[in-house]
Amino acid sequence: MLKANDDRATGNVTSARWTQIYDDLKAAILAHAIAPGTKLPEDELGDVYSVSRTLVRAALQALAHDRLVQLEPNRGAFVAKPTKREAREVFEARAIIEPKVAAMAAAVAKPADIKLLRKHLDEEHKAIHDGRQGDAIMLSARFHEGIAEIAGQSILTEIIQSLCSRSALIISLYSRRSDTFCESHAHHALVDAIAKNSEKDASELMTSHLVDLLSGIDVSENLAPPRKLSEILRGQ
Amino acid sequence: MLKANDDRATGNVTSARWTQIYDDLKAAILAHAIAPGTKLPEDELGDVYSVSRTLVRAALQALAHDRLVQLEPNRGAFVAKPTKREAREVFEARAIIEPKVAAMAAAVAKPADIKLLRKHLDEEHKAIHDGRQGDAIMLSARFHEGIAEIAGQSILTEIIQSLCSRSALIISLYSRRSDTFCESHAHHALVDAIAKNSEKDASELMTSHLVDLLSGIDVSENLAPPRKLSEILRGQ
DNA sequence: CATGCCTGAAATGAATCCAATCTTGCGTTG
DNA sequence: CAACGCAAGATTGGATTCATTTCAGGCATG
Repeated sequence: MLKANDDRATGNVTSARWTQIYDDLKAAILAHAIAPGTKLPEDELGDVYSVSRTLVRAALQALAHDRLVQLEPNRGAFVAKPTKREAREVFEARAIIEPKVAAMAAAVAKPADIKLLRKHLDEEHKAIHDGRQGDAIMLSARFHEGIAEIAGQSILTEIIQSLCSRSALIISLYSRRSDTFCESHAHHALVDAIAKNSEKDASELMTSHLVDLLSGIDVSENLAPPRKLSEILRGQ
Repeated sequence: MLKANDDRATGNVTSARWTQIYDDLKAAILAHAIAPGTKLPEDELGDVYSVSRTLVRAALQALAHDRLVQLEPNRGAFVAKPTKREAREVFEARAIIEPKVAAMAAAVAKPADIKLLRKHLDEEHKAIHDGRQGDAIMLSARFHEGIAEIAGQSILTEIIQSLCSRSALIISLYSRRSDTFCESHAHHALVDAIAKNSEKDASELMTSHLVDLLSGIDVSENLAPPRKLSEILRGQ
């Protein structure tokens, strides 16, 4: 019953040419193909995509708004390096938002929605199995977004999207285990709860899933001297 | 030649020249000085601020990311006109997030925080009393942001900031009463609860406050023929 | 008289150009 | 030999210029 999803049909036709560059860079960052802290020179990117710096700058500005890159005046753009505090806050925010959204999704989920989610899980599983960790991370984020979409909350979907993106960056920086991206079974249990329209289970499973995710990263404040002094003096 | 604006000295790395235009336009939009749907021509704004279209476009792109303006390809930028569905979703999102944040704030609030909040309420009260409705709306938003700041959640603060901005726009479109911006007594009660470190009260007061806000706007879907056909055929 | 096409003006999209700033490396000097 | 200073190169910040699209008005036509 998606009565003329005007949100995307009319409202957001954000088709500019820089979105291509934006999407490309975003995918590369989230898939850990570009390490945090890497400089992103405008000239170089312009060469890669055969466009002028104008479009590159537009894309970089958009990524900066998403906090995936950091713009330093007169110095250029760098892949963002979230601090541990930011890392903690991102997961705290998700812990506040996503369980409720999962409950909302469970309340209204239809068989077609469940089918879509399960199909999604398959792809995710395949990506993990094939060792395509970059794809796995992005598919995991997509899964969380999918739940918000089922809840019919496009604004919360956007917020969760943003938080998941930042989570991917955080994981690439602070992950302690190699399987930090969502384990399949947690996602499976979540889908089952949503399929049974059990709001309570969905909410609790999402909460514990997020706790689990957080436990996989090292968010302890590093009071001891980090590797490089230069990092400290430049404000990390 | 009035440069000498060292951003890194202040630690504010997000400062470029277009932020001036961004802040200005944002304030004007939130204060309802510019009506939703108004076109924002690049040339005109460039003249106003005596800069080239380059900087204007950067500011407009940032505002578009905040969903305060809508960019239409080859047509230009317009002050956003949130749909009723968006309006409802914004307040639903706030209802999910803000009560929890209020509880967190109540848990950690110190006397100094309370003092700041009360000082804030004074300004808000004065603005309402003086009939400066534009200022009142912005101060009301600032109040909600302040609570998130007390909670020590900078990321949630950003999210709430964004939602409050959109709320201001929504109120300017769909407000039914003239006092739709937060009534002072609701805010006062909230501060009292936070001052007493009562998480439960703070959470519940915030919830009812948001319900109250939502009740002040008309979010009923207009299934009946809206005034002008032209509106429908152009999408919304 | 209404409809459709066509042309010119105006605004946006994007590339190029100039200025300002930072970085790097060499040479000078104590 | 180390440290400071300075100049050349590289990179970003912003303005200008060219191309493309849309919009408005007028003219021709059915």
